[in-house]
Amino acid sequence: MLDPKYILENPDEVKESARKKGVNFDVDAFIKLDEKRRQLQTECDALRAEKNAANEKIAKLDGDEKQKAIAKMKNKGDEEKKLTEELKEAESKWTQLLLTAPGKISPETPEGKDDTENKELYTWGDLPKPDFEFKDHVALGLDLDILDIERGVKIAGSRNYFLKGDGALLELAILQYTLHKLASKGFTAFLPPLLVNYEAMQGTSYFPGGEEQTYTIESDDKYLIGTSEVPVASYHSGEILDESELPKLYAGYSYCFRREAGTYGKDTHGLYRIHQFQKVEQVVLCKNDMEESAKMHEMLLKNAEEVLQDLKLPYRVVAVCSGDMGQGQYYKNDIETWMPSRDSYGETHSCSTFLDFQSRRLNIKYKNAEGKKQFVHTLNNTCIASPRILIPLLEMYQNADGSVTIPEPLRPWMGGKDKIEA
RNA sequence: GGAGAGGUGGCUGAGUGGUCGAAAGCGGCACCCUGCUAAGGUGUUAGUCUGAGCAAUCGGGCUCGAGGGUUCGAAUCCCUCCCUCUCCGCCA
Repeated sequence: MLDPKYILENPDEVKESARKKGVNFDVDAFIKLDEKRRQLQTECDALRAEKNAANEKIAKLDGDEKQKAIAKMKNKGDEEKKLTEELKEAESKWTQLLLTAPGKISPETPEGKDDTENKELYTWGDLPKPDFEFKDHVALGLDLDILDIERGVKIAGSRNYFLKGDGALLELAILQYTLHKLASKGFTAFLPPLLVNYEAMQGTSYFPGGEEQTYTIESDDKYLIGTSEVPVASYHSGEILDESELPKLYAGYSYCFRREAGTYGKDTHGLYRIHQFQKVEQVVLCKNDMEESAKMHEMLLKNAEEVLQDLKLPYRVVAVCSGDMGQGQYYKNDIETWMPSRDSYGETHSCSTFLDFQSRRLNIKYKNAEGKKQFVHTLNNTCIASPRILIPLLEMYQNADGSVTIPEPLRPWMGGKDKIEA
């Protein structure tokens, strides 16, 4: 969430952000609402001050005098109740509106409507030139008996699948490999709750707005996470950290659940867009400092790139344009990995800088040496997400005989096995 | 799921209708004193909203798990919910 003062003091900039992000946020309405809220607050405070003063006197009185004084205050209650209700209503409208305010946008962010206007920054690796006919990951998975989409759909509906045999082991190998890599770089591994409460969803700015994409457990008021960013970034919510503890480098490993509502007919083939996947996510809490944030962003991006480089998967890094960024994101890079069957790069990673947008909602502060309290900055980036990454992995590592070579770094996690064969 | 006990400031813990944002202790901070010193003294030590001021600062409101209610007045009484602990049941 934005600092409400920032909106009041920089209405034009907020309008500009809203326009660039394609977010519907009425700055003028917010300003009006804020005036109303403050006015009501002042009235309410005055009335309560009057009551408090009178009650202090009553406490010291006895007998008739006391009764008289009480009688005098009898009707104040209704007046207060009415004012309080008005104030609460104004405050709740104010908060609801504030939650929809768009975050700041970095100067490096290209302006654009949607993902077609993202800007390629650089590429890594050479695209394959196969001397045999490439199968796509679905065919490979079926032939090697490591993937079963048909039965996944039978059991769980569209966009569901089974990984089996070496397919199951391969996914775990990739995740394990990545998680250990991050641990060796000083990240703390987390196996977080997958089912969280509303506050965590709101704090990480998925709610309000993302309800349609989220599986809801109505009986218990819980939500299935779409990313471990939700519980991991919320881990310190409501806490005041010490500057010396920062930055916090966290690696969340979890299943992720997404309804993919409104995507009917889009990416229906294979493992690209599915309801359930596993992901190792990097989450950082750092000092409230632009340079530090930028440094962390770079680090998170490089960590993810390193995994792809280890796996020798060609990719490109794009600067995500304003219209394709989330409400709270200040700067965002996507990493897109080459997917032969799609004959294009496909999004596999997403690296975001939030500044204090999330930490305001989550109420995560830190105290510096002088005792000054500030909101932390938060960032996050995918480090690996599977089975989407199996698309390039299986396709790029296939051999003419239909087998798939297991990338070297993963072999220790596959019991030393170097090849998946039918 | 059943029965019971609880949720108070950074921590421990008092407080069952009035002067309580809250005793006391611990911890933290500041200053002072002192070479019997891992000691002593004094003071200070929540968050948030809002008003005045360039500012230091000063005033007001709200907050004792959350939300409602009763009352002139609620940490204290009533209702709902959440969470923690103990016992029983069930269970990976």
